Parts: sequence; structure tokens; C-alpha cells
Amino acid sequence: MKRPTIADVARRAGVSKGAVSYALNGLPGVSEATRQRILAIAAEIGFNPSSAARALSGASAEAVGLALCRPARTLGIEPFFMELISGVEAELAARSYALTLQMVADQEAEIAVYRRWWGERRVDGVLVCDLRTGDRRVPVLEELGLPAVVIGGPGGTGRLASVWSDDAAALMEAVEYLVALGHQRIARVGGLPDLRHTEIRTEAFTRVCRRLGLADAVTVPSDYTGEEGARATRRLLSSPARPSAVIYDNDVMAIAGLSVAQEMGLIVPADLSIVAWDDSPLCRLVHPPLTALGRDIPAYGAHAARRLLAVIGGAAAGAVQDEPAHLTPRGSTAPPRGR
Amino acid sequence: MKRPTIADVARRAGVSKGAVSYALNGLPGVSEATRQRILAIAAEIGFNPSSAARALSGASAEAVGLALCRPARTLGIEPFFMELISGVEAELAARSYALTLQMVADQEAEIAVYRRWWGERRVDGVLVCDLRTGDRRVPVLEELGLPAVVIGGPGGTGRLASVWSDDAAALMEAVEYLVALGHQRIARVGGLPDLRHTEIRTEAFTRVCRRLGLADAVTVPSDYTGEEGARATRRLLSSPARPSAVIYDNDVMAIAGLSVAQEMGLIVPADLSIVAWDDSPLCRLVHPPLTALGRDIPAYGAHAARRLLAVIGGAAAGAVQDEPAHLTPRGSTAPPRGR
DNA sequence: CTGAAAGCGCTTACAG
DNA sequence: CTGAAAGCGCTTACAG
Repeated sequence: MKRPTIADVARRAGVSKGAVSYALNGLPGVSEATRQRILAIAAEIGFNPSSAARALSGASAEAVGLALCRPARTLGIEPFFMELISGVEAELAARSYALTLQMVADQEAEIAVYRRWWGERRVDGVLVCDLRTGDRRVPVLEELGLPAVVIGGPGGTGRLASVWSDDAAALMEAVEYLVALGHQRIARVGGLPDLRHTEIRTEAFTRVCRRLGLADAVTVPSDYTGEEGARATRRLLSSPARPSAVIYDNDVMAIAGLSVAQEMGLIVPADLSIVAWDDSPLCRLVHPPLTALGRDIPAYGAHAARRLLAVIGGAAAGAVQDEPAHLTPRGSTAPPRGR
Repeated sequence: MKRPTIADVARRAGVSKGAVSYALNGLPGVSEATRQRILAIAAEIGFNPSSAARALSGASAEAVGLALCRPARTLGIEPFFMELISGVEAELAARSYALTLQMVADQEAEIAVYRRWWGERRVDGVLVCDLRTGDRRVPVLEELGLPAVVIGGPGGTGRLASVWSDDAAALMEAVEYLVALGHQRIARVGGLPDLRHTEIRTEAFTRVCRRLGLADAVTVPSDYTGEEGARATRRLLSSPARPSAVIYDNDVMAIAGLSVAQEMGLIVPADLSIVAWDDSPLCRLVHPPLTALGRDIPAYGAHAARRLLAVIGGAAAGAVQDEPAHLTPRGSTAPPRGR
């Protein structure tokens, strides 16, 4: 089952390999009649140019890399990444780019993967997730000259291109909404503390609470898992100054928090209001459905992929803003009891 | 920022390019001293052989493909695929194989992707998910000669290699457990009807219920989404002969079913017992936590990847069985009220 | 044990 | 508008 090469097409068409290449790539240099004949023959014998040969002769790898640094079992449960990948993929597929995926254990391993990919010319560029404060990947990517788009920020992305969403604004919207409902004691269960967007959210939370005159605006750090979300919730609900509303940095922790509240005999939303980030179908599955801060994650991924393709094509780097998350009120938020 | 090539290493080491190639690939043909010197220089200047050049000169693409045929927004919510991918990836990364991922709209598009990948020599083999009855991908893959491992079965995989898990046995275990608790009216909310494993489960469910003398052992077909799971549950719980236990074909539908039951004022598990397939962290997030049929999905993915690498290496095809799912009883199952 | 050379399948100046 | 040829960076027989 020999796979056809450009030489097979050329022979059948009675032209040179060069002519076939021009025809296939839509370049001038062949007459329209010849081009059509060549295309027909290529389609007929099922010819697809070898990606390796194309990559080797100066063209690009036609592939983009994505390294994910989360433990296998945690990754699955958060819809965020799969939705992001879906969006990235949709955009890439439309331009016949492949997506190369790799799981890594930590930032050092991720940096090693970038070095290898670049050296092997396996990818034309990479998408960088989970930006951290003082991220070590940024200077390496800059030094390598590997086209990259950071999904996150703003800030901390060095000279790399980035796509970001205004988490601070979204968080403020949520807090203002809760205050409008009458809440005065609002807590937050945050994501991994060294992620850049956690830092941004924490800072925004502190700021807006101070502005609105809320006391005890505490953020409990966590790690996005249900276990940690449950633990943090238990601690918050057991404290003397129990919050009447909690904002969670992801959907999984919010759902875990809901379960804990129910376990402890609290009625949501009468005794406790809950707001989740990352509005996903999960938020609508539980009872009551969760009020959530959400945005179109596949579109966010597609946006990042588009930016990366542009950067690979030589476009200037720079931070581009994606739409901010917006609040969708559902059954998990209400005025606090006794108001 | 020119990336070093094998010629750079050869020049620095004062040997031929061939010698560098032998040294790097651990082949005989260079003395140990020379090999060490070459390796040191390669490491020093950060040389990585071009994957395109390697692929072109007869070697393999060192990449494996995975096409996923689910709508973007559905994919995210089911932890199954991300866990599977994690396992696949872990296995591939250990052998320096890349994973190329592509989303496709339907089977025809998936087949086109396989043809293209193979023609482009972009992948050395593929992993095939969501086996259907009379799956059109199987004959195409056979004809192409593209090394493949089907994740699913048994049966319907033609001459392709496969890795499967005994869903029939797992389902029977769940039904027997419910019957032991005293349940007589058990229903099931099934997955997409034309998936091979849905068919296997449905057939097993019918068989075991007949054997145990259960009447009304109805399976309501569904599509794995929370909405459909909720709808199916509402219908089941509104029927005159309301089931006292429901088995769901995935975790998402089970959680949706739990919410519906609570909405309708039923107590789980006193009024309704719930069993979920695909035991994921989600099952432990809700209240009560769900009794579930689960297995190690990352390990399943790793197993499939190992098989694929073996098949690429020339191993014989054949169906290999992975461990069956086992039942983990939690708070969502109990003897029916009034017994 | 080592070197020189052909070849993988494309792309792309360079001549006609 | 078309053809012949070099070259991308490796691997791998084939000579020494």
C-alpha cells in the first residue's frame, strides 16, 4: 500500500514535480487548465503532500503545541481545558494546522518540552496556559524566539503576545451584585495562589470590598479540587463570623461548597449564596443551579489560536483583550435570610 | 537565532554527520569515547534532531493521532476524554511520541482526517474512540493500512487491534447489587444508542433483568448531556410504575438525575437509588455522593497507547481486555423505602 | 571504527 | 508558462 508522492502525480499528469507543487499550492506558474488537471489527478489517487517533506523544505511544521501542566486526574474534571482545546482546535483545523498536545509535570519539564519542540521544528508556535507570577517560561520563550501566545494576564507576559480577559472587572460585578442583594459578609475561595489570574482576582476582591466597606473580605487559597473546595467551605461556614455569600474560583469547588452547605444543614441560597467562576454545564446540573461568572471558553481558545497563527505569520506581539466574564444569576444567590 | 543542525555538531566534534547520527541513536559504528564527546557537544549547543528530517528519511513520524467526534461544549463536561487523553499522553511522552489531536464533526470528517494524516505521514498510527455498530471507520482504516487501536468492543473491530473493558459484567454487578438491596423496579438511562458499548450495556441489562425476574426493566436512550439525562429522569419518575433505582450511562446524566429527583421532592436514596457509570471526582462532589461504576481511565488510555505503539512496531492485532469497571457504593443507593 | 554519498519528498529560485 | 536542479536535515547502506 504505497502512498502516492508528488512524483506519481507529476508522472500521471505528464508535468514536472515543480509544476505539481505550484498547482497544489495555488501559486502562479501553471496555466489554469494544467492546474485543474493536476488537482483532479491528485484527488483521484488520494495524494496528500508529506508534512515532513514540506516542513523540511523550509515550509513550516503546520503544527502548534500546547503543554498542560496539571495532574492527569485533576485535568479531567475541570471543563475549562477541554473547552479551551476545542476552541483552539476548531480554529487550527480550519487552517489545516495540527495541535500537538503534551502533559508535563512542572514548569521545568514544560520548558524542556518547548526547547525540544523548537529544536525538532515540530511546532511553529505554542500556546501558554496558567501564567504564574514571575513565570520562568516567559524569558525562555523569548530567548528561543519560539512564537508564543500567553493565555492570561494582563502583565507578566514580557515581550510575548497574549490574550487576556478582565477578571478584575468580572469579580467586581459579582461582588457588587451580592452587595446589592444585601450581603455584607462575602468570602472567596481562590485558586492556586501563584497563578497570575488568582493574584489579579485576589487583589480586585480586596479592593472592591474595601471600596464598598465590607469587613472580613477573606480569601481562602485553594487548588481548584473539590476536596480543597469542600475543606475551605467547611472552615468558612464554621467560623463565628460566617459569610452569607461565597465566591469560588472555579465551578468544581463551587459545587463541592454547595454540597458542604447542604451537609451542614444550610439552605442555599437562603442561608448561603454561592457564585462560581467558569460557568459550565456543571453549574446547571446541580440543585439549585449556580449563579456563575462565565464566558465563551471555546471562543477564547479560538481567539488565542488566531493570535498565535498571526504571530507565526509575523504579526507584532502585544496583549489583546478578550471579552470579560459576565454574571448569570441563577438559584444559588438571593438576599441573605433575615434581611 | 539559528537552530543547530547535525552538521553543526559534526563540525564541532570533528566527525562526519553520519557519526553524529550513530552516536545520537545509540547505534554501533562509533567508539564509546567519540559517542560521549558527541553527546556532550549536542547537549551543550542544545541540538535536537529535526523531526521532519527524521520522518523524511524513512524513520517514523513519532506521532500518534486522536480524532474526537463530539461537539465542543459537550466534550468539556465529561471527564472521561480528558482522563483518557492524560493516560495516552503519559505513555507517549515516555517514548517521546507526540499526540496530535483533532476535533471532527462526524464520521465522514474523521475518515477524511485519517486519509490526510496517513497521506501526509503526519502520524504513525491512530487511536479510535466511540466505536459504533457497523462503524464505517473500521474498513477504511483496514484498507489504508494505518496502524490503529480501537478503544472499545468487543466485536465490530474487524481486523484492527482493540482494547476493551467488560461493560456487560460491570452492569450485571450493579443490577445484582440493587436487587440485593431489595429493588425490583430498576430503570436505565442509556448513552447514545448507536455506540457499540451502549448496545452491549443495553443487551446485558435486558438479559440480567430477565434472569433476575425483574419487570419493567426499561432503558431510556439519551445522549450523555445533562439536559437529556434530566428529561429522561423526569419521564421515568412521572410514570405510574416509578422505578426505585436508576442506572445512568455517565456521571453527568446521573448528577442531572439527582437534581431532578430533589426538585421533585424525592429523597435520594430513600425514594430513589442512583448508580452512575464513569466514576469521576464529580460523583463525590454532590450530595449524597453517587454510587458509581468506575475504573482507572488514565490507565485505560495508557494501555491503549501501549498497544498502539506495539502495533506500529509490527505486533499482531487482536483484542486485549482491560480491567472491568467495579462498583463503589456511596450514599446514593440504599434499600427502597417501605421495605 | 569512520567517512562520503545517496536518498527521503517536497519547495523554490533559476533558466529557458 | 514550464522544466531541471539544488537544497532542507536527517538516516543508512556502502566503501575504506
